[in-house]
Amino acid sequence: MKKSAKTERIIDCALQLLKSEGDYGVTMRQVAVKAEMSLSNVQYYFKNKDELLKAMADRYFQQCLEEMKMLPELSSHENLHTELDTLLKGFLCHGLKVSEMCCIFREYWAISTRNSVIEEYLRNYYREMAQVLASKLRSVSSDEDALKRSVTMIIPYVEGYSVTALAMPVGIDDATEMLVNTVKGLLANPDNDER
Amino acid sequence: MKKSAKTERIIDCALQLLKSEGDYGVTMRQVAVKAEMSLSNVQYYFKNKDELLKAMADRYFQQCLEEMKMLPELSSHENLHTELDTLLKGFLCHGLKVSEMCCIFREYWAISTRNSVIEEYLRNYYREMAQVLASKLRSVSSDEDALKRSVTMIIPYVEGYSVTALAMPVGIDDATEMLVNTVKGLLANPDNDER
DNA sequence: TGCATTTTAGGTCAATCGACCTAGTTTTGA
DNA sequence: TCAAAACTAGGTCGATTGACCTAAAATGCA
Repeated sequence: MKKSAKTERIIDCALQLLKSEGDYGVTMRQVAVKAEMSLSNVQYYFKNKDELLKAMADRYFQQCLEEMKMLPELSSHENLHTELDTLLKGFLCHGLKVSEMCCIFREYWAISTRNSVIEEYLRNYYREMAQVLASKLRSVSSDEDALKRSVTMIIPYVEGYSVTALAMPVGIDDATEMLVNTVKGLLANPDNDER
Repeated sequence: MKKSAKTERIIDCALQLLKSEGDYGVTMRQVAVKAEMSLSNVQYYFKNKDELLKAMADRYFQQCLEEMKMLPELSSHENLHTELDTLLKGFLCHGLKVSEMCCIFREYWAISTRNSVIEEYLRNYYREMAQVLASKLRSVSSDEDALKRSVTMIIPYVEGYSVTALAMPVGIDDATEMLVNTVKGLLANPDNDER
């Protein structure tokens, strides 16, 4: 087995542990058990726990961005409502189901308050995410400022929804509708100061 | 020193540790050191670590709700924009500064994915928060549905903003303005399906 | 006063952790 | 072909953890 394949397996198992047990649940020994190799073997590929933690975050955020990039761009204005609805409901669904992705992000949110390296990874992730999302919306936006406002509306809402969804008095369909209408307004209205 | 005062001191110290070290950083021994008492003493008041964890969450969420309840109700329509702006900017500021409160909530978000008791505490907290926030807005709302939609817009956004604020392309003033306008629209418009 | 309850202190225990060490085994490449 | 590099396995180390246990001290109360 190639080196790269083994490090991948280690990282995969470590991420699984991160999801189910939290960051202190990611011990070199548990990773070794899950990856079916000896402790020393894990320690050979990652001589520190810190190094493993960094590699995990590196790969995970990368992977999430790749997924994001694969989403289709919004084509144009005729079906704007429907396309926005599909896109945003897809985002919000993660939160309602408390998907695997949500669990891991919750861990990183917590870790980032006490680990500046992870904090930076996370900030850069959201920065890139903002750019990727903007690229998806650019064709249906009136100008760049409207685009910036739109992503600044969508991303925090989606992330917050993932931790509050089950307690909100309005269901996901109506919540999506609200968000869609809000974003439509932001995209259309280059000057947002009245209303 | 009274029993109640000591348990309070223990919980306080434990919450401090939770904020700075994460949940696995809250060890009975560290709590004892921080509270300046013996390990056995801490274990006398909380015979389990689980019991301590529960007591911490109980008190913390309670405390946050109390703070929320002390906020003023929005008076009425003449200064609606200004009052909403003040209220919402106050919420968003927590996230921009990554306040102590944010740090502790991040920990609980993570813990709740692997601890069903905490998960329930958290869900109930947001449910109550939704009700409290609704009571603050009731006097400026057209009907109950508009109220529900408003809190379902505000709470997720505020929570999500606390983890994404530093990476968003739009500053807090403009973000607040966006949110204020959106909420104003929701509050005014009993029928939200067009736009 | 004296006794029961509450509170405090100190110690032990097995389990687990990250880090390190050494010695084999396999693979690579000149 | 054969030495160097890459890889694997097993073991040890001090430190820390939650959970117990016992007994002394302080407190409340009859």
